[in-house]
Amino acid sequence: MAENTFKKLADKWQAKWEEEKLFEANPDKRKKFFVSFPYPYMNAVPHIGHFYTLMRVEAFARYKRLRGFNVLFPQAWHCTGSPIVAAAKRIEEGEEKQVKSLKEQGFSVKEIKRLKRPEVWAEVFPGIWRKACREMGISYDSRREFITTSLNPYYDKFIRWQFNKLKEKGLVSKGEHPVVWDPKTNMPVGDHDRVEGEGETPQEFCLFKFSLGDNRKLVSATLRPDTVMGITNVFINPDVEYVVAMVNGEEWVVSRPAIEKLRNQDFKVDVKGNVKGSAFIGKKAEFFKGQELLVLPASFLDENYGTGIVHSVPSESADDLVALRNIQSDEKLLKKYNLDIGIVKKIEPVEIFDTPGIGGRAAQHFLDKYNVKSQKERDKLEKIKKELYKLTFNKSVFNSLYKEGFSQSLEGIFVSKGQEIIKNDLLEQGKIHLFYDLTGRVVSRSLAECVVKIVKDQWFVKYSDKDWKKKAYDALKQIKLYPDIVRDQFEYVIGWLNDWACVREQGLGTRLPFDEKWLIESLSDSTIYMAYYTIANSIKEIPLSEVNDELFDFVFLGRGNIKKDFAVKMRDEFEYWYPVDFRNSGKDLVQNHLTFFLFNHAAIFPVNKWPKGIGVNGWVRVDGQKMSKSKGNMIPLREMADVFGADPSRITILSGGEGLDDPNWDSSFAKMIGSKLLGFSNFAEEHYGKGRPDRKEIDNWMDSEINRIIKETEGFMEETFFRSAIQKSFFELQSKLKWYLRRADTPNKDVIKRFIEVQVLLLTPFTPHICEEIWSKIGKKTLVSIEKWPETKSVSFKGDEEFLEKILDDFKAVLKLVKFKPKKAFLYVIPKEKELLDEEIGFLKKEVGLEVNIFSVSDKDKYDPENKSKKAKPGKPAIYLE
RNA sequence: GCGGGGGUAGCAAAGCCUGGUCAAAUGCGCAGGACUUAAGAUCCUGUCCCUUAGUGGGUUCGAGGGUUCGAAUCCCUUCCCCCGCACCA
Repeated sequence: MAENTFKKLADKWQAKWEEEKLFEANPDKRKKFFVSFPYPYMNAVPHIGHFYTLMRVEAFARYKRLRGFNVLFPQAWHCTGSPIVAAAKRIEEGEEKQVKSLKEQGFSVKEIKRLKRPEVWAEVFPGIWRKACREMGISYDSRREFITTSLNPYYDKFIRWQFNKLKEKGLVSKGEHPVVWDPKTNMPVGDHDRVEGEGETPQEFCLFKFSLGDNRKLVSATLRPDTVMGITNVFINPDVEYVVAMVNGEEWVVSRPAIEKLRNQDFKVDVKGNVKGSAFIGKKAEFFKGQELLVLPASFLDENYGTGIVHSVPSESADDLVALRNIQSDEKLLKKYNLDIGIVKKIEPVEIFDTPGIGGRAAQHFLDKYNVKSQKERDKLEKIKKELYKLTFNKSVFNSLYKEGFSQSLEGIFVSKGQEIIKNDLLEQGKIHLFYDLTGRVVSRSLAECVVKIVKDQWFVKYSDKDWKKKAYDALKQIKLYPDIVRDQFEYVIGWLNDWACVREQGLGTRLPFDEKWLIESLSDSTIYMAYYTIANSIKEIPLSEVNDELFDFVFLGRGNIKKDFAVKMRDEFEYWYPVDFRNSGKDLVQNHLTFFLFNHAAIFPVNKWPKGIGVNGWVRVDGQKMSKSKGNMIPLREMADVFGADPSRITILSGGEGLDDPNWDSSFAKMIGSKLLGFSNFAEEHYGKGRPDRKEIDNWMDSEINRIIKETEGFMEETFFRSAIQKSFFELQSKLKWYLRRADTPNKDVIKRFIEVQVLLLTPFTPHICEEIWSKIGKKTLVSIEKWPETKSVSFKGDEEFLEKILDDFKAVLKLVKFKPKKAFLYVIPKEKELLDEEIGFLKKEVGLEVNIFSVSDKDKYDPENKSKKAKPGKPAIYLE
């Protein structure tokens, strides 16, 4: 019923807005305000999560319109990257899961068939989004819509321009980069293309080379180059067949699986033969000249991990220590490998760090603490490994063994500071090599076991550039954040962000203008396109042949002097609209998109075109549950409009939460709010223009309350605290109305008129359709969407409604507790309150339904049989009932 | 593991920065009442426990400590949840 009403209202007013071209924004004399929502990726239909983020932009846009700003709210659709291509391919292959997912999103079999072509996605999904946005009454300028990639040659040229600018400034460069690689398809494998191993990444190891006296070198892999001075021995698995190979001109011994990994990482590998691990047991190896490190057997070593060989640092590694102790006490084993028992037993940990409260043998300390006796106690050892590393990395300092041999003395330096120095020194000396291995097993969609590959010729955006980082910090400093609490996160990300591999071999997108074999990746083609919005409608009007770097230089940077009308017009448009005043997204984008957004603006545009505001919000929960496909609670937008109606959906989602908290979509709230809105609509129609003409004190009270609520709502709106704004502007205002109606009997005509107008205006950003309807029903000829935010007006109010409300509360509480049915009530008040209450005696009578008598406590002739009057206090009259 | 944000009554969510006026706003839910032939809507009242003629007391704000005359609010420790950790939109 109600939902139907809302649907009709939405249709009616959306048609009207369109007819009036209400949201088509063009430069004029007013101040501008530019809001934007990151263009969504066109491989899925919009759902409630997008809706929340979108609604924050939408409500802000509508609010700013009411405040008299010329608001630019454009929208485009993102098609860059591989997901669309991959999904289309899966359709072509008839993959069941993909087909099912599209069916669930409402596609017919016929439509799904068409979606085997990627271009069709770029055509179909924007249509779905457009329709969904319209149904929800989103007030964006539809003339400025576009899609990304070379499918849109205008935008394509813009992105080329962007990269040419970055190149000019030396902010893109070529380099190498480790990626997770599928050897079967010869392609990098992203997280979503994995059957197993989501979240696993390449991890950097150091390969340590131990000379054996002949030409051969045992090669171990470690994450801790900093413990180099504490090495006591090398472990090898006696039962594994190792490989001897020429690697970059040296003769290495590593496990068989490591060979393939080395090849992928651009080591020159030439396999010579196999040797069993046992062949090395008892040999002496050296890392630094003159060392005699014994090679010991360790059957726990996995040939798939690292190189299948490790070196041992028993002072700082509990695993190493416990392994060493186990061997030392296993005489059978020692005999088996013909090891000199005396020598082996003499191996002792070499202290290298000084850890506060522990000293130099952290490993022993932790083994004692957790009472670990054997290598088989894996759980405890894993726990120790983490705890120990955390502790020593942050708290320990190097001891005197680190005084010499490095580019600087490291004695007394924190491990966290020295690790990089040691790594770089050893690298420079050619003693170690860098090597990547996965943090865990990764299996691709093609069911191949993935490896790490070093991609050469990869182009990077150099976010590591120090000067650029500084500019990005500057851009952050001058920006307004909604809410400001995310600032720390931005600071951190700017500092942490490293060079970003910005090109791909596959997918949809724009070709890198100076290296056409590459496609620009999706997060890199979406960093400054808000500038393109300012001219998105105009540029469509000119021939593609006129669009080139010179034009963009002129329009966006004011370089050169193009006299053509269209160029001048676009330049003016850009100058008028830019910079972005508010860009809102989910908190997940802080770490990439939003920070890129800052960086790229800082690089390409002058300071006055840097972004002015960024909004960040949490992740929507549905009725208290995390939203997920498997739970089936990802409500599509289309369905929301049908089930709850546009206006109730809009106000409900914004009532779910604010700030960085995850907002909650509450279905029961959505149902309730619909009827409340209709109730207000009826009230407005009934009461507008009616009422008593004379003015009472209570009318002043209501006017002053309205003033206060307007002001406070305004404060919340400015900070995008929409939940609080709704609380204030609707629930609080409505409860004030209730009290007013109780107090005023017949409401004053002007007050009620003002109340209705203010209530409609305050609600307009949230529920514009029903607000238009009410606005027109009360006889207004204008559209409320482009009306003026209400003004406060000066009133003075002398009464004390709070006092009265409190008395009434007390009064009713006593009435409730009393066991008999009273007929008369007597109030005893302090003298100066008597006058005030005498005026309200009629109201009190009406509210409690009794005869009410009021006495001053100082009145000697008062009727007070139980001497209650002595209980009276200021603000708190005594009460007697009979 | 690292960085960021959170954990408040049946649910959702304010309060925390700037300690007391906080048994803690507001909305939902629930209970009672008014209105109504009835239902719905609306309005009033209540909704941690005990006690009570409007009161007084007890136990609460993830858990455990601490600072303070006094802590949901400040400090420390700990557990849990959300986001991100890179080539992926």
